[in-house]
Amino acid sequence: MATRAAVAAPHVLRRFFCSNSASSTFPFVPTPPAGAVPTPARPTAEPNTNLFVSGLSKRTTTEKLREEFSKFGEVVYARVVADRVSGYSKGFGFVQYATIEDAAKGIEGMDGKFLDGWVIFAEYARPRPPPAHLNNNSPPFGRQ
DNA sequence: GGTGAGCGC
Repeated sequence: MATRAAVAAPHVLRRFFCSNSASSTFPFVPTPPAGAVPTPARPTAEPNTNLFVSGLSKRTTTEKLREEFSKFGEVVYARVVADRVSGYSKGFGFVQYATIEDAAKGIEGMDGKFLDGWVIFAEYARPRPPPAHLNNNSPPFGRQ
């Protein structure tokens, strides 16, 4: 006698998964802030001659970046970061003024403004580690 | 092919 046993209805099992009582208060509080945070993630760097410009269009080039920022101060260095292989712009760049006060005027004059149809954001760039070009061979990973 | 938050070779 081969009596096919009826398979358990899957809809009955739904009740087990629908029992979501995870609304209980866990003893673990995922909220670390018990006061003022001394080290925020990225509050913007301190005033310097280097400016970080983001929100650039993919078609915005370095010379265009310098040209626009040169109207608010003396730009001694400007570059749009692009991939070294493909050559396409990453959408952000750096502008360095001769003085910090020129950099401040550059931010006030270009931050939130339109450039090639995109709203750009100019702010002080972070201090980056030195290129360490003392040695020609500078492998990113040192041997043990 | 060219995105859409970001920090450069």
